[in-house]
Amino acid sequence: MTASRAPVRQSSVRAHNLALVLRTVANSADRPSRAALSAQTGLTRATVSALVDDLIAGGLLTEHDPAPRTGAGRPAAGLALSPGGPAGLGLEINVDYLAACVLDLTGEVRHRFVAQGDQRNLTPGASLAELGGLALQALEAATADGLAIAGATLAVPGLVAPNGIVRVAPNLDWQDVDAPALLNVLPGLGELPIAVDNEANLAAMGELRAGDGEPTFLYVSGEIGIGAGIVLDGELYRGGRGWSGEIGHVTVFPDGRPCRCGANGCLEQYAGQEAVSADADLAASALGIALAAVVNLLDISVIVLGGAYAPEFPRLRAGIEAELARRVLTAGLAPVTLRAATLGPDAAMRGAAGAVIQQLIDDPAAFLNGTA
Amino acid sequence: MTASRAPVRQSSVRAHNLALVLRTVANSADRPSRAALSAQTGLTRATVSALVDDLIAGGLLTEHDPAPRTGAGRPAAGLALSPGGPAGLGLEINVDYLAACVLDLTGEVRHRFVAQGDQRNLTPGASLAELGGLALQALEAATADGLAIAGATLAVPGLVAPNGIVRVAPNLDWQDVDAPALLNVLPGLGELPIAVDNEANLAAMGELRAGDGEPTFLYVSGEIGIGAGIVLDGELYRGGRGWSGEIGHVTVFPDGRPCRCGANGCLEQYAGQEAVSADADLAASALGIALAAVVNLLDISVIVLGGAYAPEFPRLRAGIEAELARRVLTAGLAPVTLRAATLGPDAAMRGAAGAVIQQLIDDPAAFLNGTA
DNA sequence: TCCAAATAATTCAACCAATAAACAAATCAG
DNA sequence: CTGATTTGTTTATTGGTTGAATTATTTGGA
Repeated sequence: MTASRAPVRQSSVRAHNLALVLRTVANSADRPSRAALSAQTGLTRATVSALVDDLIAGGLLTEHDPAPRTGAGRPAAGLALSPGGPAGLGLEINVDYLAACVLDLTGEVRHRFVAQGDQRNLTPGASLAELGGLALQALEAATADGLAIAGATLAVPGLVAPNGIVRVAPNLDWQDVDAPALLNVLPGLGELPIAVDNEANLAAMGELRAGDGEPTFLYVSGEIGIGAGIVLDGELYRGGRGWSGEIGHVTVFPDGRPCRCGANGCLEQYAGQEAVSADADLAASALGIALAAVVNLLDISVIVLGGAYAPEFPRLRAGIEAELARRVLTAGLAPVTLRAATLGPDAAMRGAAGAVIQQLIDDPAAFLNGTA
Repeated sequence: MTASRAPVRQSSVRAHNLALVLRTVANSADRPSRAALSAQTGLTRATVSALVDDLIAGGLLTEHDPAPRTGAGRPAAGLALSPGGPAGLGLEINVDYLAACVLDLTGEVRHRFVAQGDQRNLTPGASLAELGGLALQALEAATADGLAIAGATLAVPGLVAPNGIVRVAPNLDWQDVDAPALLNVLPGLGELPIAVDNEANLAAMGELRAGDGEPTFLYVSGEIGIGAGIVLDGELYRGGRGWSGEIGHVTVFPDGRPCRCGANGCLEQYAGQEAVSADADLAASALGIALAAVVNLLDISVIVLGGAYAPEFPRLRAGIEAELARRVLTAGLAPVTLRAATLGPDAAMRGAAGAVIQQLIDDPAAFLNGTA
């Protein structure tokens, strides 16, 4: 009945502490020493040393001899994520392009491939076969660098079930597509573990890594459809069935324009890509109304506008903020921050590759035991 | 940057497993044996025995000799939460009544005191002094039963800051009231640890314990104002500053009736207590529009209507469901369940007392170490 | 130049808690 | 009354953290 997310826990203490140390290194601006990690985590220096040894042996951390010096004493050995460690492959399929990229463990983009082209006239199999070509190129480029790809994540503009099946992708005209299976049958991709997630969700996680450190925000992706990724305390909120963030179909004008979903007055009809070009003021006002609802419900104080909204941000900002000021109950108590996304069209792809890396950082023990 | 909710963890393994065992007992319909707990948790029987010993010694569990017998073998000793263990005090202040109740560790209501009376003309101090009287009565009744009160929680119809200060309670005309401090100065209440939370949040948690086990739902409390408690996976979602769930000020008709918050067309103007009596169909439609937004955003599949909505439920249901069917994007993929709250007007008070108990169950080690 | 102070990292005995396996207790079936 | 069966406890072992002592490497001052 109550939150019982906790099977057992014997000596998986080590797994937890490995993750804690690795995460602390990943989130450090500088290259922390073992002693600094000990201070930050609260673990003893002895324990940190032992854990760091494991992480170095597993190829996740590297020691950098020249650490920034200050004062007397033995110089520290700076620790950082290993650029040669396991890497992540990000894949994206969208209405008018396909893309793939390789991120190394440090989050650096090592390779990037994009293929323009309308996908609406193609079958899922055909689109995915072409995307598989990009993926293979990326894999080869990565192995040429000596990078091992730990896994891949595919970003899709649609609803994705927990088992990875794309239930609906309206703008691609997909229905119940098992994308990982279709990719895995392609030559060279048979062994690759592939996860699938919603484009806005992954873009939100991409912005989280690229952003200013704010752990709770709403990412709104304005494409032909409008999706949103809800990031609460650094983690994506997916909802009971993984279908959260469908802000495009929040009602803005109850008796307004008919939407292709069957309802009237959905946000998408007033702030979709075409509507923004047609009437930016109306789009801003409609967005403001819908975003005010989000803030009132979830008490989220940071909103990031991405996709097609990012370049339009200067034209939209004032209109959105006016509605927020008027309609958010707590507007007087604390402000709502509005900003444009920083990653542009790469956000989803970057977030997809980042998801692979994030998983490694969140549970290094699984990786270490799986390989060692 | 990322979710790093994890300070350290040495041998707090025990704390975790104590909580795991206690929670497993609490969530069991029957009275599980040590062996059954071992099977359910994955811990060894030896470990479970050791943990159970601690919990019995601390007064949280009791052994019930006559366990339901089946088949051969040594008879099992049934374990259950101790009715004589630490109890929780629930307090509630609302526009037209004050209330207090005592819940024992098993969740049973042991005492209940309600004082009707309009609080709008009283100062916070005066209201809280009277509520303190109820609290004292409850404390005395509890001690007469041999119950020790572990703490209290106060339910308030307003925004509560994380430090327990009531920032705003519009319908009480409160602003920045430090309720625990005002209660603790009263004779006999000096030692009592008092937490404060929003009324809808606590009512939602009350419904969680009383409900059918569904761990993710939205509780909507229709009083003079409208609040909502968002329960995700058995835990309350509070938002960045604790101000989530203000569904009453979600915009339903952008150019509609002016609201006392300054905006136009807030849900509260169409589905507040008075509006429901005046026009139930309009209330249902407005509620449906706002709830559809919640479902689209959060992918919540269960909605519980409480407060004044509970008795009106039969009259509201069809209207709400019609809007949900029309406006929820995923309505065709999976249904949204709508039900009336079961606890009635006691939900918040019960939830408040339950919060004290829940804390004990979630972290028994803190209680055991604090007293032993 | 050399020694003391300072800081970083490692080594090692002790300890805490869970595990596994053997053992004791209590009942039923025949 | 005996054997099978299930519950619960006891005991030696193991994994992993801790704390103190030790080693390593630098700066600063006499």
